Amino acid sequence: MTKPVPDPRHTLTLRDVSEASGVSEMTVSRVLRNRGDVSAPTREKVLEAARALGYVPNKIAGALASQRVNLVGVVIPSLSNMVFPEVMTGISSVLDGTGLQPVVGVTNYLPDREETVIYEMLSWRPSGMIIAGLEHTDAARAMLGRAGIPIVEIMDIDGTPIDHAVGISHRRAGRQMAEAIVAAGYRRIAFMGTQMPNDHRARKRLEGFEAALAKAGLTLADREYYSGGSALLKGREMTAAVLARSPDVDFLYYSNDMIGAGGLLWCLDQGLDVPGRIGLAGFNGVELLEGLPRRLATMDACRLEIGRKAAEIIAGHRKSDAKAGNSIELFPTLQPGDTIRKV
Amino acid sequence: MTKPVPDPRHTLTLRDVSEASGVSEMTVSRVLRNRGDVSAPTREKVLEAARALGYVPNKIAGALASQRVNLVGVVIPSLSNMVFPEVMTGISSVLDGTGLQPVVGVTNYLPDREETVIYEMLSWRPSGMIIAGLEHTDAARAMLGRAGIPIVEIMDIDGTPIDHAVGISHRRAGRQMAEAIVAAGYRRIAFMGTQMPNDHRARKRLEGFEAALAKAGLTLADREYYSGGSALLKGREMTAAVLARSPDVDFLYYSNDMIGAGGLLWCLDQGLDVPGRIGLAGFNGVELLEGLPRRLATMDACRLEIGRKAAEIIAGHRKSDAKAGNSIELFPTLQPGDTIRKV
DNA sequence: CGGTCGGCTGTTAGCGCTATCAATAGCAGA
DNA sequence: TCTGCTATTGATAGCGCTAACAGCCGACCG
Repeated sequence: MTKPVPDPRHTLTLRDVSEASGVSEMTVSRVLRNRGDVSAPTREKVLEAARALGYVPNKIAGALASQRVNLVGVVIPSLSNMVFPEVMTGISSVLDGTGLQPVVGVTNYLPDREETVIYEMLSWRPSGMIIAGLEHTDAARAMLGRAGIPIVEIMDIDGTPIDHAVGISHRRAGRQMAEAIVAAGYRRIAFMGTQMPNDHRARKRLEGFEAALAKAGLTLADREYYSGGSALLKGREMTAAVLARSPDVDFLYYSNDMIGAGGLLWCLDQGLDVPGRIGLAGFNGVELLEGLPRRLATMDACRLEIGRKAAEIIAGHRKSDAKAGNSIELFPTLQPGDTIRKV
Repeated sequence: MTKPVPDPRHTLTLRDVSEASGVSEMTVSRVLRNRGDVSAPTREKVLEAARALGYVPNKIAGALASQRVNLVGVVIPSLSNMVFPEVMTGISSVLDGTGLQPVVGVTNYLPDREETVIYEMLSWRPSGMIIAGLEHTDAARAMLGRAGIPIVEIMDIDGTPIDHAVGISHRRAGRQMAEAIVAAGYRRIAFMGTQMPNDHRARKRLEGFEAALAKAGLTLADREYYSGGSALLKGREMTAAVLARSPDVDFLYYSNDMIGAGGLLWCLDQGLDVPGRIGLAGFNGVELLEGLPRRLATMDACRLEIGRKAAEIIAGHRKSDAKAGNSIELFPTLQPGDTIRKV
């Protein structure tokens, strides 16, 4: 019944399947999308023909005709640190059942690049957008606001969302860590972090951290920034530099776990008494820490949950477009590990 | 000149811009795509109208009309280990200048899932596909072969590519490592790796490794597999288990650097003489290793270069469709680090 | 001064699919 | 037997954009 592909260079269309199975294109379309009533024998005929030909539907045409695109744009600054892959896992786990598919764009922490990525994504008319952070160019905000689709800004809630936001308060996270450190009796505290003007979440954590120190009558004893390279190695180097410059520092606060782990390994190498002589803390709660000789104090960033909740907002948007509760705040827990003195 | 958006709920089309600027849709299209001759004043008028309205072109319609899609599908098994993000970096760095955009799909090492992801991607009619590995379901191979676009299978070249392949020989990599280990005088060698039947590259490395051992008259003294969890921690646990069970083992070969790093940290914790009493080696050459107390022996997998070369094949396909040299083999270098005895 | 060319703009006809409605057949009930 | 219904299938008209070609106009040539 099924004749061989006539022209192997020609990409197949519904018409080819329709001719091969002897029904109209419309019926083939219905079978392939599993929509509308089609009799069992017809369905079988069509499916067999499609399989035999190796037909792959053209979603471009389908999306244009139906004005429906099952794509969700996800815009994140980086894939190389361990944090965003886990957010992606959360997103995928929710989207998997819904027929929606995530499409990732990476911005490298560059606002202009982010604007471009957003523009590109919107031009595919996705069903929703998930974007890391609350800070965007004016043009990006405008585009997103006008897109007519659900927008979820994730990771951070210290600011005004365009539509929805899911995240934690990094200012509060910084504050909490500072309070715990001060409560444990540390007084000469140094900070180490990335030199990234556009990592607003790290910035806000530090702001909260310093604010809490100020409330306790303290200021940072020293600070050091890095950019690029192996975070673990940079953590070692920065720690060595800070302790050489400020030998009386008794606590090291890192803007992320990776450099914190490097610092911890260095301190242990040096035989420093951790957490007696010196304490350390990072941020993110990355899985990696579990394998270290000592567990670094940290705060989990609720990454999985953020991804999940964001995806739920997008997926649930079809039913209810009620704009209730635009910001969802999650609360990270402080994990003291073994690198802060017990009070 | 520019009247306010008439219906804020209505998504803008070329017609809106065309009406707002008083020229035909075609001219607007030409301006926005920067194609064909348009007079400077007209161009200005159009651009201003588009900007004022906040128009975002509909690529779905554009792609359908022009039969051109500037997307490249990238299908990889995972984002959570450090290896694929670097491949992505290589791909992006080449694609960035070409107007092509990568779209990532993750398969979690599941063949059926991979088939689905490929099907979904092909249904968007991308300009090319980059896929990790040479092992796919029959259906997946058939779809890819018929798609009429350049297909590049990456990471591995031990097998027959559908179209192009860029990668290293994992069998050879395993063999080389085994030879180096044997040459350094180690004799009782244990292996630790992931329990993943579908990680064919890890499997091939081990095959090559065991083949080389056999040639030297040796067999693996012990082996241990894990799945899930923190790789660093698992490395520690497995190492402890293996050395408890087989105390006379003098070398530990890990299927990836992460568990190798865990094993190394554990050995150092125990005060074992590395590399005198016991040697260790991993695979991948991840950046993380640089921050460890001792550099783990490893082999870089040429990840950046693989991504780059794969992207070049896709990007270059427009000009020449000459199918010369379908497989590109890269050659990883063995980095002995500090965990193999110097001969 | 007619002809021609190049720069610029518009018109027409789809791309491959789906929404919508029309058509047909089969069949129960009046 | 005829009506009215349901189940199934087909015909038609776009979705928003671009390729291809057509048209217009002023400049420039012989």
